[in-house]
Amino acid sequence: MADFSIKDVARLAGVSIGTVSRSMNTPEKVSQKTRAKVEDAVRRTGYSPNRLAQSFRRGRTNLVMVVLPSVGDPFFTEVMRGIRAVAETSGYSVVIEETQFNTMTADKIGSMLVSNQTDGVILLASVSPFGTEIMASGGKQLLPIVVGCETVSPELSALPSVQIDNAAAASEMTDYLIAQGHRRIAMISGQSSSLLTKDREIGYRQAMQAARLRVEDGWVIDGGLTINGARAATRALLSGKSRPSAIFCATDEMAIGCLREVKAASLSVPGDISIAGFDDIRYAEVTDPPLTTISQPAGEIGERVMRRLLDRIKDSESASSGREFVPHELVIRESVAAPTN
Amino acid sequence: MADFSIKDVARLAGVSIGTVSRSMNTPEKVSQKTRAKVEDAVRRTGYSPNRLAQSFRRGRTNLVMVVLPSVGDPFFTEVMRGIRAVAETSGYSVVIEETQFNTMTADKIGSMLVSNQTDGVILLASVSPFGTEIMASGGKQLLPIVVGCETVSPELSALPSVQIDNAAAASEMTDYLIAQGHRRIAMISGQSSSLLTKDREIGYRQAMQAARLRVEDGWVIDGGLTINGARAATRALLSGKSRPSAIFCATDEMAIGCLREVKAASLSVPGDISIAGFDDIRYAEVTDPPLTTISQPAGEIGERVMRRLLDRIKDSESASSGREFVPHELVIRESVAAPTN
DNA sequence: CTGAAAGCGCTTACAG
DNA sequence: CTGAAAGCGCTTACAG
Repeated sequence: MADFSIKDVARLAGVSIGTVSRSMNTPEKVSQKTRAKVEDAVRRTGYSPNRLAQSFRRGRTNLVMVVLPSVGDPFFTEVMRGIRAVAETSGYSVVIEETQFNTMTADKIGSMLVSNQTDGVILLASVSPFGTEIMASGGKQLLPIVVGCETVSPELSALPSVQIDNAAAASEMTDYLIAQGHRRIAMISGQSSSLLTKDREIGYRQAMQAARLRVEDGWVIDGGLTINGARAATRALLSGKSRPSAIFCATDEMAIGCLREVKAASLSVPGDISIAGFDDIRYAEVTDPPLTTISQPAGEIGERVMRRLLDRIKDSESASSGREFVPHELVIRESVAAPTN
Repeated sequence: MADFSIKDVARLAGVSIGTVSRSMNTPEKVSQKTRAKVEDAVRRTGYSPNRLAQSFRRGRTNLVMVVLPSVGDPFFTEVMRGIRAVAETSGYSVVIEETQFNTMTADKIGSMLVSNQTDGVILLASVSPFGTEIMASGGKQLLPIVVGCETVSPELSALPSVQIDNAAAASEMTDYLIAQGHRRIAMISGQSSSLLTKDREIGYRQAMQAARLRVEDGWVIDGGLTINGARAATRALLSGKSRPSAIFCATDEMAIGCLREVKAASLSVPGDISIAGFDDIRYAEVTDPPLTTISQPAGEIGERVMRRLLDRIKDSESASSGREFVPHELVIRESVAAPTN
């Protein structure tokens, strides 16, 4: 109860505040008898230490912040599960911060870290004007920041990160589409500011080029990472002079919108048009038809990213930096088939 | 930069730490000239105040915590947007805490609040063994807690809350199903521990009773609030001796699973079986067929809930308590039609 | 094992 | 307008 401080407990127990503190934090250093008195006083007051004071005094919070683009993105369910799993075994609490509707985030993250509100941060979003600010304030870039899933601007590439090889995965999907017989393959990507989808786009282009397939004008189109953006992009693709036989969406979220829009145009999937996604969110297997996509080991990414953050927090000098790749998997379901024309 | 404290800045600027503090917090109380010196020193050091110390000293954090079941739940996207919108105009930051994979949450919420890590909490989940603990530590239940969306156990019903009338909405949907000609209506609900779906279940039962329709054994079935749980529930419903002509799912998430499973059984929707959802998440309009569901004004709930929390924080005595209802809406799409037999 | 005391980094009356 | 000082609630060497 906020109404009692360590002083009250000390008075009630008839000991010094130092002893109360020791009773709670290092009970083995306190005699059985004294501890009993303190415990009794704690119980009677309902005392719980002011964590702000504790953290302030100790110089650490045992709190880790994860920054993600938006609550409501199904992809993060599993990543968070992984993060929590290892956080819990290490006595850390995790708190989440959204980026999407929130312009000042870069600042805020920087200052939270730097001003000790948090012991470390996990970046599951590539906060845009981040590099300069954070790095400037960090100096030697030893700030305990680890990047998960996301690709990050060049200045930040020294940060430890855990991710799949997005470009390779996108190439693999494109190759698969090609192997099914597709030659006219379009891609719905993210905004040009999205480094994540940029990597996937690169993979797609590489595979197309390797197969000597042409990427026509307008075939790489921005779906804004949203369902509605993808629907608009799909309409554009379908009404273009040269219609693709397959559409590779850089995220399942967009694939869901694309799928809807293709059907709305009275085209069948995969009969008339094949659609592929990316991420394997839980909705991907319940679309109609179920989505062929790339699966990321989300839980594992979460675990690894948290472990590396812990390493950084404990010993930033010796902690490994640089990217760590984790395997992806091509999940073949029913939204891709051979082209009919 | 964590390496500099207010002392360093003071020394560099040739003023006292008090003046540095005033320069940053109440610049109007500092002379133009002094302020310039301080600002310069701040710039040169990259100083940013230790927020932990600030909050500790001030006795408040300007931080609000929202507790939700899982960050991957699409329903919360809009609620968060609303919360943020008002938080930002009031100088509050918001931080999110997940409940789902996290047993100790009730404790943690209690202690975060009570131990001053947070100025208030918004509960978007009904944390299970919450009542006793929080209330016990709160005494007069004036803790700045506001409940959003969720229904809450009786002990907590004095807490301010903002929500739709779940029972009424569920009745309305059931009435709509009945009006379409359905007589055999089943419901996929949540676990019995879920008060939220319990309310929806109540609404369903009331409407059935009012229409003198029978709820057969096994027709109210637990879908666990997940896609897979709903699929299993759907299989049970389809294989039961007495198959319903319509299935009302207590959440869209479950409706999506149900829809998939009905189709997997080679039944058509709404031709053979009608399906209704609840929540109107963004995926509800892109299922095939698009889902008839109940829409909640999620953004508005977020705004209102944050406003009421602010009231509580500022003046807990005079702040209103009790439930505030917000209108829902029946969204008719294509997953419900008249029964064919 | 325990107490007295210093000090973490700030803010804010209080004098001047 | 500015400085000196008290104090927020803890933790943790340091003596004893």
